[in-house]
Amino acid sequence: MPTPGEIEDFSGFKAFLRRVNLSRREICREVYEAHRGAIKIKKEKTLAKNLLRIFDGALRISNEKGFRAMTMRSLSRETGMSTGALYGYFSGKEDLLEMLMSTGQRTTWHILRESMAQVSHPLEKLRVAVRTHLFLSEAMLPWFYFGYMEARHLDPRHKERAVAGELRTEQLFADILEEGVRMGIFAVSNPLLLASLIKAMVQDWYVKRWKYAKRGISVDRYAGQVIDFVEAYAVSLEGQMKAPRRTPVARSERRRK
Amino acid sequence: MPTPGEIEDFSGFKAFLRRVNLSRREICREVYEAHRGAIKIKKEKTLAKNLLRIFDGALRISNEKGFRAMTMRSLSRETGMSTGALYGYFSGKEDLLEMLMSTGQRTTWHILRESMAQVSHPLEKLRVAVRTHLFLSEAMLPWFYFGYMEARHLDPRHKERAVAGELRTEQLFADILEEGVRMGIFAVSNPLLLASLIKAMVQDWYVKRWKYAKRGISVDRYAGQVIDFVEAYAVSLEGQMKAPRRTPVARSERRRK
DNA sequence: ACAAAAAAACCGAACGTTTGATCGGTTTTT
DNA sequence: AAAAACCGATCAAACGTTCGGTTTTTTTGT
Repeated sequence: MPTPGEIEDFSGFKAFLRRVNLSRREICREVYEAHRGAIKIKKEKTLAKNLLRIFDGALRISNEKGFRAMTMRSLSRETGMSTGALYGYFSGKEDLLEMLMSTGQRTTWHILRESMAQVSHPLEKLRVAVRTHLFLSEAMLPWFYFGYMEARHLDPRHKERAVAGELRTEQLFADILEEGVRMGIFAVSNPLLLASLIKAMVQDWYVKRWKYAKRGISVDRYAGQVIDFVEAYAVSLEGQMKAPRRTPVARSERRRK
Repeated sequence: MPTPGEIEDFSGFKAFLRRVNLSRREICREVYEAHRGAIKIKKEKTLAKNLLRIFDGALRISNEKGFRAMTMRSLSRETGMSTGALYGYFSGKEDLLEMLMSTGQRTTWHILRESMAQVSHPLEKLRVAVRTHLFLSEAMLPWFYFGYMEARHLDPRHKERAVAGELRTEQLFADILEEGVRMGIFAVSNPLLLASLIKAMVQDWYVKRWKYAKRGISVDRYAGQVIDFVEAYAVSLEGQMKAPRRTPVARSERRRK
């Protein structure tokens, strides 16, 4: 709620949540579309109610003990449904794994592209890409953690798709950097390699979430740190001259004397 | 083999391998010391021969399918030993897990400290720490990958120790940065946070090893990139003046004109 | 040096559990 | 009353681990 004359902060995590409105119902719908054949439940209302409950339970158990350690009996206990009932919502454990895997990735790409469309300057693109990715992982932490940790347990067919998704978001970072280099804003010898490092740092946020929580590092702070870090390396002198202003505080003056 | 008058390159991966001489026999010995009670094999020669074979097999299967997916029967097939024979080398699957987990970490800390003792300047320390960590993970890739992926499946007691090890190497980076800040060489607002990011990049090397291999990125190149990246952000103006020369090529001149 | 005896290491069938998945019967919703 | 959803005992398969018997290696006795 910005007072008149004040500039609203569009870059914070809270603003992000307000903007994207991660409708759980919509997530459920997409999963249903993708696994129509495996789901025996007919009415969408019951599906939405229980499928999300199953997802929550499966993610909670899996992210603590690993997907393979989660038994149908433990999932039954966690969700309050019988083992038989569970099989109305997926055709088997493998199928459930695939549901949990693809959802995070699909949502990521969806929202990342959407956020990206609103900016054009490479420096702004870089900031938005890093922020959006981090905020998204924060909003859907269990999904991201699960996807990261369980990807290797997929069968080759689905694994290939997961890897492709990983490379695609990495390429998005690389494209931004390359465009910036062409425009003289960035000076980076190997954009793809730097993109890998950026992705590594972004992933660390949700893989080691417990660590940053214990230290009181907010996702806003983490995002700011990553962006400062990258820009200190990537932004050329020319880029520094005409760089868009940062919000809410400008980058430290350290480097300019 | 440097010709006279030429400076030998002590910083490359090959030089590292020559220097540390990762004796597999020694690794085996340390494991034996730590699990004396669980190992029924009496003669050290047979132990050394077969325990390493078991480790290799267990790491190969686990790193592909996950430790929990590795059955004693599959391990038996992989090693060519019977399931009964395997139990002469560990008291149970849990015990084997603990062996595989602790070895990588113990070796890391051992060699990291050793390498660190030979340098004093913070900038040099930073470079050595990053390089040593990366080179070590390259030399013991299966161990590092296993430790990273399976840490969460440990029982609370051992997990706590694994986490402590993770934080300790992170603190090592942080200490170097802090010392550099005190000496006016670095300018970093939050050394511990930057240390986390450095560790994230180092870990990405062995977690995503396949990716970098496919792109032809050598560990030397990766190390150089990480170091350049960190220094661009962390080194203060004052630090840049009196920075030790890089080997073999100096950092790009981009930033100074 | 060599065979007999003792020690060490190995084998794999077998056991008791636990697992993913099924299905006929029951309850709930439409 | 028909359709949808749920229940939980039950099954076959797969799991970690054990153990009595066998093979291999080392030590001992001469």
